[in-house]
Amino acid sequence: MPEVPNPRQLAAWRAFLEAHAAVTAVLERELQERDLSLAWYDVLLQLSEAPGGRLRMGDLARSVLLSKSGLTRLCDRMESAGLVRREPIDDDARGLVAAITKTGRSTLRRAAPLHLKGVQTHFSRHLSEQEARTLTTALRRIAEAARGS
Amino acid sequence: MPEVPNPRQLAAWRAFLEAHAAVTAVLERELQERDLSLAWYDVLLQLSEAPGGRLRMGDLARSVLLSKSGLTRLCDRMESAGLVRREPIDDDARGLVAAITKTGRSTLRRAAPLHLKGVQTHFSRHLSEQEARTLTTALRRIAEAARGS
DNA sequence: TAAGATTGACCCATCAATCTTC
DNA sequence: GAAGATTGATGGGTCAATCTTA
Repeated sequence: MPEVPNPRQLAAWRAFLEAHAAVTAVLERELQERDLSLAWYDVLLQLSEAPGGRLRMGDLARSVLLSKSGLTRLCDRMESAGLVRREPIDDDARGLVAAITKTGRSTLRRAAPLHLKGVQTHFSRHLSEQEARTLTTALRRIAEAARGS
Repeated sequence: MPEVPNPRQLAAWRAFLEAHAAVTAVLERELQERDLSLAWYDVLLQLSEAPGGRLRMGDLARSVLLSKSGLTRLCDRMESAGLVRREPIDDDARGLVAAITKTGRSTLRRAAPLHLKGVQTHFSRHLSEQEARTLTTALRRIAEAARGS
């Protein structure tokens, strides 16, 4: 196993960084038209898919790829905006759940078509089915290994 | 052409986001041992590869995927650390170049083995040659399209 | 008037320390 | 003491406005 990446591998790494920067920038810009960011959208999405529309703060933090303190502050802002609500947990007074509100659900419903179209336009559209499969398996492998580090 | 991504395409998008978050987090952590961040490393790398070790501020900003103001502040910090130096341009008094210093070059030389090994360990190692090729072409296509938006 | 770069105001994320409950 | 979440301090990024020169 070589110690360092060869030029073709470095090209893949560079393309990965550039694609991420470019695509997330466009999607952020598009979501701003709905007064959302990618992070806010992601919180609403994860909550909407969770049973009861609720997730523990710590679990939600991991789902949306944020630190715990980062999620605390994000929830502060989203709670002020009326999109989520914090609730105590019955069997553990240390913990809290974030719950999506009615307003949160309708905000997500209104934003989803725009955002999904954005993902389609700026990402998926440029991938063949075969390429999408390759990306998924390869990038999952990478993410899992990196998380273990 | 469908309006929205299908589930397999959404899986690719999610894997893309998660891999980026996980890998950059590890690489940032590793570079901290050399008092560097990915952004600092990238600035040093781009400058070291440019003719004369110099790039105009605006060009450098684009190379390292930052806004112009973001690069101004990054250069402030790196100049304080002695890694780069701002210099006037002969034929355009509005412009400045960032130039890598001796210290900057030696810092990059010391950090490069660690960082390249990190890219190898946390990214390239998990890709077959074929997968790396697919990623490169597909992600370049995506990045170019998004930049045009 | 436009281009290149910087600045001010502001937003948002992280780490380490803290508070509460287990 | 450990776990869950928050807070204070801090670092680092963006946009819009500004300054200077072309």
